Amino acid sequence: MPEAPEVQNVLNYLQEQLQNHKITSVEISHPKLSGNMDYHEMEKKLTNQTFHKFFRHGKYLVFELDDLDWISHLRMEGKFLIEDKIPEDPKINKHIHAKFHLDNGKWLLYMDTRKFGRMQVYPRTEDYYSLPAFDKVGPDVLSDQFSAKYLHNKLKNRKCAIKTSLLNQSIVAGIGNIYADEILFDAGLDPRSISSHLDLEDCKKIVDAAKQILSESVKSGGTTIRSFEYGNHLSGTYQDSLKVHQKSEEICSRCHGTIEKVIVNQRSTYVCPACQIRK
DNA sequence: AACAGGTCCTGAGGGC
DNA sequence: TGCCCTCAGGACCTGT
Repeated sequence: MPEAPEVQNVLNYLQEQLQNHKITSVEISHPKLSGNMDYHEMEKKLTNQTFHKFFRHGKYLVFELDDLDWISHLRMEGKFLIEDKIPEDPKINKHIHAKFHLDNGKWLLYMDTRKFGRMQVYPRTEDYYSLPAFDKVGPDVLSDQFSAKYLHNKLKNRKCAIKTSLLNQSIVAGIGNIYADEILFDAGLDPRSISSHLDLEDCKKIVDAAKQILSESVKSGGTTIRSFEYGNHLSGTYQDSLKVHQKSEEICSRCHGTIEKVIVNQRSTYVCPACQIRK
């Protein structure tokens, strides 16, 4: 469940470890991992490429190599590890779906228990955002393009719940289930509110809350719940700052109401109905 | 055994 | 009719 803050921390770690290093060999063992070409072709293309630049857009990682752009999405459980040796423990090993040997002798390993993650490789371009992988992906939540005016305009014809709109990556990229709940709590809006009912002022509250919460979370290393880890078993502490997510039946920190769990868009959603206004 | 969740895909329905 | 947009629901997976 990495969302933008977790992906940013993964990216920082990989940049620190991989920049200017070359991939000397590649072995992909899960054919579907490669999203836009045959996996053997992806192995060939990535071999002998050197890491130069590192970007994040929403929940996507972008690695700029010699003459390729390599895009990776971790989806639910994808992880990159850097190890001196390939782990022998079969419990870990069975979930390693790609191995990249590096020019410093280390291994970059891609692990993914649920096999939801995908990678794509394209000829390198000046502006990664023009790549097909980003055709249906909106502005990053921490970018200046994600403004109250922009959001208000995107919501004006939508009848779905506001939470559904915040999870829609073509509207804004980087928000997932945990932060959507936290953002709407901070903004004082019920996640079930109809998107088009929100005015510009509501949108400003959402945008401000989103930027503040996500940048705080980046600083604290992201949220670690369930199995999320990045790098070599590092983890974040933002789970200690969560105010509603996974807190059903607990007392609301703002109004002393009781936090409820409801279902929105088939996803668990946490809300304080006493102080989050439903529009 | 049901449930967890991010994204892709499909198909129904709306609006012009 | 045609076209594009919206949105709900299933599929993808495995561990707990």
